Amino acid sequence: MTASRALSQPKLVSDATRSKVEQAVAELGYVPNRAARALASSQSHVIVVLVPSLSNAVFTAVLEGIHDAVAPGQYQLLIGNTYYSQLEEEKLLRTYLQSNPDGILFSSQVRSPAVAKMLAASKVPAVAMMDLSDDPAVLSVGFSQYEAGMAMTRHLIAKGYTRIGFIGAQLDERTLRRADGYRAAMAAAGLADPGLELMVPERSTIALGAGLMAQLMALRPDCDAVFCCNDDLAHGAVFHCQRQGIRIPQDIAVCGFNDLPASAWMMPSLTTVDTPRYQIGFEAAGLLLQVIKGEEPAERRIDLGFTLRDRESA
Amino acid sequence: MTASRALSQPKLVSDATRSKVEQAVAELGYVPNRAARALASSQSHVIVVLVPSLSNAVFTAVLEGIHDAVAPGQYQLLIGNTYYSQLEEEKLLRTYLQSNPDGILFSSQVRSPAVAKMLAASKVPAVAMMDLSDDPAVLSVGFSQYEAGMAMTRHLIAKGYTRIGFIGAQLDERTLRRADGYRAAMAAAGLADPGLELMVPERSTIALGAGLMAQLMALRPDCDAVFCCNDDLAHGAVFHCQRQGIRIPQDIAVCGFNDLPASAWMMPSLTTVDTPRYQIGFEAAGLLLQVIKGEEPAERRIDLGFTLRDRESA
DNA sequence: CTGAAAGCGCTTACAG
DNA sequence: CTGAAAGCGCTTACAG
Repeated sequence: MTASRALSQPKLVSDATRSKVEQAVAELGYVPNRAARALASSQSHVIVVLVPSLSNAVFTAVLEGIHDAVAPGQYQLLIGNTYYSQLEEEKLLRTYLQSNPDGILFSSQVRSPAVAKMLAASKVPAVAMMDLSDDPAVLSVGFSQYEAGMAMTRHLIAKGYTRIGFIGAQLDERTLRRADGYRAAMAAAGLADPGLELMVPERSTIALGAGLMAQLMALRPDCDAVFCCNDDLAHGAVFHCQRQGIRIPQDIAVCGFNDLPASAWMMPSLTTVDTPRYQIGFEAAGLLLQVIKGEEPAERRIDLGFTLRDRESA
Repeated sequence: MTASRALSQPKLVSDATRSKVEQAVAELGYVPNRAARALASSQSHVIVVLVPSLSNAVFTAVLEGIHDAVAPGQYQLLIGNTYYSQLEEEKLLRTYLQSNPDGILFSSQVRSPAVAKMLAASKVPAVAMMDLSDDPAVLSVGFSQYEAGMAMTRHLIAKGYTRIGFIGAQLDERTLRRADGYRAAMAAAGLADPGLELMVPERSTIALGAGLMAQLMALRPDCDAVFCCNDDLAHGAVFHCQRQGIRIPQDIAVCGFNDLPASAWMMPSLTTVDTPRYQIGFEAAGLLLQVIKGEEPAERRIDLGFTLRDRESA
């Protein structure tokens, strides 16, 4: 009917009928049925977002950025939590593809064969967030995790630390890239020493950071600085030292990654890498929206950089 | 066709045809269309979740609980961020109602007239999370914010503190209920003193906690304890004192609310109220699922309680 | 500017 | 156990 038009393309309808329709809508409390609209128009106005965690403040900031970028466009966000599992990512993608999304936002660069296949078959545009992709076919928004890991390590080396440990958990692709950067910087300075690395697959928590710090210091009492792969671990490391009366940075330096809110306030304040996570979400959603509209993006790879925060702990 | 049945109710189809269908599905890479299914069956299998914040760890834990409770049932979650705004809540509800959800999970008890009207008109079952509802018509899962605020205040009074300040931010309904509990306990002990309350509408952050702590101590140097309405503010308060060389709890006691991960680890460790936020999400989703299935729930109001964590800071 | 018609891809009773 | 038919509530060209 004309009513449908009055609602979706008000310009094409005369003022008189439009107001009649609007009145009827108000009286009846009419609510359009999204499923019917999606089916008829074959446009879902759904954007799928896959994040590895909802408890990690990094990804909630990314979500807020996406939310803010997308709100004006009336897209509906379908948020999936992969729990850092590729298998879970596959399952979620399979489920969400049933909603015929207009686009997909991934938090990872690495795509399992199954995910790659589904993505190709569905022809839904996708953008990878967090790291920059080497593959020109993949749209990406983020910063180089590798460069950031290297920059922090160089910073510690420049300050005169020579036996710099690395504490890593979760071991997701971003952590591994940061570790690669750490190794490259250590090797370049002739300081490489695999015995200074402590990597475990458990989820990053403050408790784990405290435990790993204790472990590393027992294993390598000569260690003079520790690069924690994220701020949660670093906070745990700092709290552990405080409780043990170990002075930071005099006895040992500690630094983290991400610059969570507590890092600037704790004592000592934490040297860390500030990452543009909100901005990543915002820009990635913007890029995806562009592609959905059929526009050719100016850049297929948006580097948002990172900022080293040199504070008291190192 | 029979194919539809083979997929949705495999039991009603012979083994032979079922395997033929399955093979065809695999070959063609068939993906069912959710919009069509929703339209034909008038069942969306969508559950709407409205939370006031995605950056607050409390609500991400609630989301994880919901996620885990709902996963087996194949429901799709539509997560909306109200940013603590009733107007935003209304807009989100209006939008999400178009998806014809099977149920709705609110993070608030208070419902604006518009929300109440839409809810009644849509007849979609809803469950309120976080606090317990006084209205028997409303299903709720949580704990008494009022009782919890009172319990913490009584705890401080029992320890001998007499000039106990209250720092509150955001001023959402939960904070206000905790403040009510604080006031009731203070009044009951004959310690009521409105000048000890510092309430601001800004978002709770560590930075704000530090600032409010400084403000309160300047305003009321006689204050001997401070009850922060949440752990973020309390962390800021503790960090402020550390930087100023103010000893906790000797010079002033500090306590918080929620028991975030850092609270047990920081120095001094934070006295706070541990709240069952994951469990609230889990149970609320379970209750909603029951109602969706047409079952009569055993309880319309599930009290999950809270636990006082008595630690070093008070 | 407005209306009649067909169809989006499923599901649901209803016969066989 | 399987198939033919109608219909879910919209949108989209297509005539008027």
